[in-house]
Formats: sequence, structure tokens, C-alpha cells
Amino acid sequence: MELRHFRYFIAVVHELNLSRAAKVLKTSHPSLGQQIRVLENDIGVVLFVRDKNKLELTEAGRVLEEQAIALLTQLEASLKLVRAAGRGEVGAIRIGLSLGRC
Amino acid sequence: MELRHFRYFIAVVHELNLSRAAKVLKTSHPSLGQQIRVLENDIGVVLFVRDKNKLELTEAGRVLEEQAIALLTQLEASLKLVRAAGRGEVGAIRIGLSLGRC
DNA sequence: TAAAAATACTCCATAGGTATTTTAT
DNA sequence: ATAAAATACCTATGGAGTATTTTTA
Repeated sequence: MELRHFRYFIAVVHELNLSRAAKVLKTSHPSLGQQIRVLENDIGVVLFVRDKNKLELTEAGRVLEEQAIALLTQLEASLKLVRAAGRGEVGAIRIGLSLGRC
Repeated sequence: MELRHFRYFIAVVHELNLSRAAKVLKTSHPSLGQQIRVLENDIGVVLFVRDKNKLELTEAGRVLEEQAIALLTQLEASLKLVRAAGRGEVGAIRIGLSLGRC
């Protein structure tokens, strides 16, 4: 299970349409569909009901949606922190100084 | 950037030794070293000081360590939630009932 | 020397693409 | 007729392995 699967999953949830989501992600719909199935197998849960060329989120899918969004949001915040540390902005103390007279 | 990179990074931090970490992860040390560099490039930050065949965490590395652990911990919790939903344990309401008379 | 990282390749698993068919609107 | 997913098959990128060299304790 990789971040790619969550990114793909979120795009599919937003479009509820493999072809459109694939276009947004700049990939192909067969590849995207395969990765969604890989995700379902890895978690061991059905995320979409596939019926009449339509995708519908399952309850598990709805839970994953909010969790995946939270996870990727958390990731972005983490990267900001790490990059700030990389620039020498080490936590609250030095950030505090930079707002003051230093 | 994928979850693999964070899993690898944490193992390297714990061992501070590519060869041992590679053994723990059941991979090779050249592959592991390469993936750590990929991670550094993706984030745009130096995570380790490489000097005299020794690895030392940078400050950014220390921040990433705690963030990566938090992220993977959060991921595990998320998967539990999703799997519970997949089994029909839909949130607090039904869990509440299952503890009661239902 | 032993133990580690770096370097230089080679290999191959699988993510991703193309083409076509099937299904539903 | 259109639009979507499913299926089948192919391609190729990059993650991983092997072998060797370099470095350091």
C-alpha cells in the first residue's frame, strides 16, 4: 500500500468515474482501475459498488475517503515542518525570535 | 514520494546503519541508500550527515522521524476504522448499540 | 582486516499504456 | 450513438539485486 493508492482513490471518489479521474490524474483508466483494486485487496475491503457502469462508494469507502484526505493533509503539514527545519527554523523558539527583534 | 520511503527512513534512523537496516527490511543496502536519497530529493532536505561511513540525523531528519512515525501510526488507525466499517461497524452509533441490548 | 558505504552495472516486477470488447444510456 | 468499464495484452520505468571498490575503524 502506497500513497499513490490514496491519491488515486480520492480522485476517483471525487469524479465517481474512472475515465474522468484517469484524465485528471493523467493516467489511463485501466491502470487506475487496477490500482483501486490493489488498494481494496491490500485493505481487505470493498470501496466501490460497481453496477451498471457506475461507481458508488461503500460505507467503508466513505470512511476511507475522510481518512485518506486527513492523511494526505497531515503529510503536507509534516513536509512543511521538515522543510522549515531544513532551513534552520527549529521549532517555536527560533520562529518566535524571527517575529521579534532578531 | 511513497509510504515505502517513510518506512525505509524509519528503519535507517533506528539502525543508523544502511547495511543493518537493509537486512531488517529484507532488501539490499544499495537499494535502500538510493531510496533514502530519493526521499531527500523529493522533500528537498538533507536527512543524514554522511561522514566516515557513519550516518547522523540532521535536525530536519529528527523532525521527519517524529512526523513519519506519526503518519504511519495514523495510517494504521485509519485502516482499522476502514476495516471496521467494512465489517458493518458503522461509527459510534452502532458500536454503542452493540454494547447495549441489540 | 572487518565492516560499512559508494559505485557500477544488471534484472525484472509491476505501474502504466494501447487496443478492443462489452455494457448501459 | 455515446460514454463508461472490463478485458487482454504489451511496454518500460525504476526498485531491487549482485559484484566490486573504496573508506574507515
